Amino acid sequence: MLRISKLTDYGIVLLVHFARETKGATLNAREMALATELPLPVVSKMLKSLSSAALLASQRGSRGGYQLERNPAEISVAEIIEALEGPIALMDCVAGPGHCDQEGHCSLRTPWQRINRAVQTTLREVTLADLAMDAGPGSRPSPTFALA
Amino acid sequence: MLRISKLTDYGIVLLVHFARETKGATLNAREMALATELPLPVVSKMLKSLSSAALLASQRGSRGGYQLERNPAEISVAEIIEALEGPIALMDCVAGPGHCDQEGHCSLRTPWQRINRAVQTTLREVTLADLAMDAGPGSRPSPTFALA
DNA sequence: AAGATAAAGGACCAAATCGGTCCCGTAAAT
DNA sequence: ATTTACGGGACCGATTTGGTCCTTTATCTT
Repeated sequence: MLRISKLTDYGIVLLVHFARETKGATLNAREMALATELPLPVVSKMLKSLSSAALLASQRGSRGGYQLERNPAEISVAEIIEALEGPIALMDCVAGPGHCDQEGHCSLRTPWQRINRAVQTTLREVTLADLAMDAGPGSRPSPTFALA
Repeated sequence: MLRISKLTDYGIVLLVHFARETKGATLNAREMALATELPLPVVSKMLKSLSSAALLASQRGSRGGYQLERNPAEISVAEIIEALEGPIALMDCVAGPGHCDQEGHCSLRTPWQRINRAVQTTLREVTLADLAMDAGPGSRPSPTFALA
């Protein structure tokens, strides 16, 4: 359906929350669930994913939790999506060899790749910082982001 | 997974085949299945969809079949995707009201809409004609298309 | 050292979606 | 009439998604 999954969306919401906190703040799953009003098990699951994708750093044990691994301005939406649901490939055939039955006689691959790259570029130009800034009526995000 | 569905992909393959035929040619489901090496039931199904989406014109009865309703250069990839799988909405919340639980207190909607619009624009700028031209090494598609 | 806290890593399951087939009705040509 | 082909479905198995839960491991506090 050409959508990112709901879980990925949750993941981004979580990251945005981190980006809005005072830099380097450590928050645990329970706190995040509270803040985002998302069910704890889901939050927990996604934080784990984000952590193993190295977008969040984790600290175990009492007083443990998660914090952003990098600066919000250096984390693109593309990267988040890729971390949570694999390579961005609008159609099977650009996901790599062996995905498309028609691989031999298909002349659409090159154009597909171009389209895919264009979408990737769009997603790569929007950062977590862009998402985190409160989008009030007068706010102006980064230039590339504003072009749409 | 951020993919168009396989069925949609098939639909585009079919349209591209029409675009490559001599203008206005009428082809029936059997012929299309043969030409694309796709299973007949699938081809049949997709042709029906494309027809009810007014991308193809249909002719019933013996000697019937389908033909392109419009010029390939006037049919965008975005339009095809929208016809086959509904509005392009990368995330639920931009698909319309009532889709997102967080609707009230979600500050991500505006940025999402921008991102979504950017992707839409990309997809709207590539036409069936772009896809239909044989993408040999030296070929040069339309400017916007080439930028990726 | 003991206990509490919190992440890591899975297993697991229901529900939705996807990919694909098939059937029956209707329209048009011969 | 008969044949051809589209129209509109129903239908079904397989996969993916969304979400919960449990056990293990690591770390902090006392």
